[in-house]
Parts: sequence; C-alpha cells; structure tokens
Amino acid sequence: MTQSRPAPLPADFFPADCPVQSVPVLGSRKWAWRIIRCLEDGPRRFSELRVPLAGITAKVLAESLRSMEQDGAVVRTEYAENPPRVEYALTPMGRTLLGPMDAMCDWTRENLGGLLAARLEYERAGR
Amino acid sequence: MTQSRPAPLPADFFPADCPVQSVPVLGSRKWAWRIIRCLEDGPRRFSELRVPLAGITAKVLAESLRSMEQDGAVVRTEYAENPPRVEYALTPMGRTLLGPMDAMCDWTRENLGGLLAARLEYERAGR
DNA sequence: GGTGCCGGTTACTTCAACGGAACCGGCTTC
DNA sequence: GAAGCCGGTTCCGTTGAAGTAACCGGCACC
Repeated sequence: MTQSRPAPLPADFFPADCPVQSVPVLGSRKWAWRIIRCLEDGPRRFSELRVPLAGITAKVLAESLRSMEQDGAVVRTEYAENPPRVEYALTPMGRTLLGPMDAMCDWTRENLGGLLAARLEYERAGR
Repeated sequence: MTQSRPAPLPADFFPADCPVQSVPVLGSRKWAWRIIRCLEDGPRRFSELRVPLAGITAKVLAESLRSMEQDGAVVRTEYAENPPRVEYALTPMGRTLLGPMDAMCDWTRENLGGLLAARLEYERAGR
C-alpha cells in the first residue's frame, strides 16, 4: 500500500464562480441566521423581532433586514395603518436557507464541546 | 382556514448555548472554508497551500491555520529536515465539517443567480 | 561570501461590522 | 399640550479581520 502524496493543487483550484468563495452571502454574519430563525414561523414586526434578538440595536436590526431584503431572502411589507406597521417575512429563497442552516447547527451541537476542549488543550500544551 | 398569527417570540428564544449563536466557529470566515477544501485530499505544506489560495499572504495563512489548529480542526506537523518542512492536515473533527460545507455550497450554487438578480432588482426598483 | 528557499514574524494601515446615544415625523391618548 | 408608540435615521466611536511591507534564522547551493 503506497502512501501516495495527493497531487499538488493548481493556482486555479477555486474557479472564479466557486460557491465557497461567496458563502456566506447574507450580509451580517452575526445576526442574519438568528433573524431567519425568528421568521421561520411567519411574518414578524420590527419591534417583535427585537425581543428574541436580545441586545440588538434598532440600527443594526434595520441594517441587517435591509441587506437581507437586498439579497432576496426577506420581504418588507409596509401597512398604511396607525400606528405604522411593518412586517418582515422570509421569501421562498430565504426559506431554503433553513436546510443548510440546520446542517451547520447540528454540526455545532455535536462538535462545540470538542472544539472548546481543543482550545483549552492548545492553551494548556504548547500555547 | 384561519390565518393565525404565530405566537410572539420570547426574550429567551435563543438559549445561551444555542448552536446558531456560535456558528461559524472557525475564526477566519474568509479563508477557513477554502483551506479545509485544500486539505480534503491529504496533508499539505505551507507553501503548497499558498498556490490555490491565490492572493493570501503568509501572515493571514499562518493566522488562519493557527486558529483552526486551536479549534481542533487542523493538525500542524513539523519535520526536522532541511529545508524545514511543515505539514497541515484535517483532524477527524475538521473532516466532519465537509458535510455542512457541501450543503452550504450547494445552496449557493443553486441560489447565487437569484441572489444577484434580487440585488439588481432592489437597486432598479426603489433603491 | 552571496543568493535563495522555507516557514514564518512584526509593525503598520485599511475596512466593514457592530455598538451607543440621540433624534425624527406622524399619529394617538391622556 | 405633553407624553408615548412605531419604525426607523444620523453621527460617532470601537473592534477585529484582513492586507502591505519589511524582515528573520537556518540551511543549501553556487
């Protein structure tokens, strides 16, 4: 059994349109996934989203929602009522993100312990 | 068929140990996934990695690899030869990331077109 | 003895995301 | 007429990831 080296990787190993280059596509990496989770069960109002997203400021929430709207993952619907009402909902495309998100969440659930242990071990050993 | 509103989300909707809070776990978001791809087929040397990761600087590559090593996704092996040889390889845990990564890449492949179209449409319409 | 390779390190700068605080118009309620 | 709610905006500061450029020690080669 020969321990063969894998072939060297070419300079164009990643094509210009390679998906791995563009992920994650949705602006704010800190809040986007949480926002999507909050919208999973149906449309939500701006102030309604601020409750579960504890600690988010109006500015950051507005920015995140706008960037997700630009990317076509979220729709903003404004109702001419009083007091004004604005609702945010997932688009069909936004909803398809739930699958890959679940896969990453499962991975984290299974490996977060080992990951934190690895950090402690790294620090304990050589630094 | 009643169009019922979903129940409001509580302030503790995301528990402190919720996986979605901790993803992505691997430091550098720009290069980590590409590095993992490069290591998929076996161990690679530092300078060997710089070829496919076109444009990465030695500093950023070293930082990224170290943070991935801290997280237990990569092992660094130093050989006392001349000229010095250092090899980086995926750990078993690092290898398990390939599944979720594939899911995200598939999503991007399928939706990147729609996403870019949504951006253009957003700009064209209301701004 | 000068040059180059290997695998980095160091110091400095740039940039985008994030956070804090204040403020806004339109409307209602007290 | 004062206060409050809603859905934000504006200005400013902080932080951390990433990029740039220069340099390093040890060894081999010419």
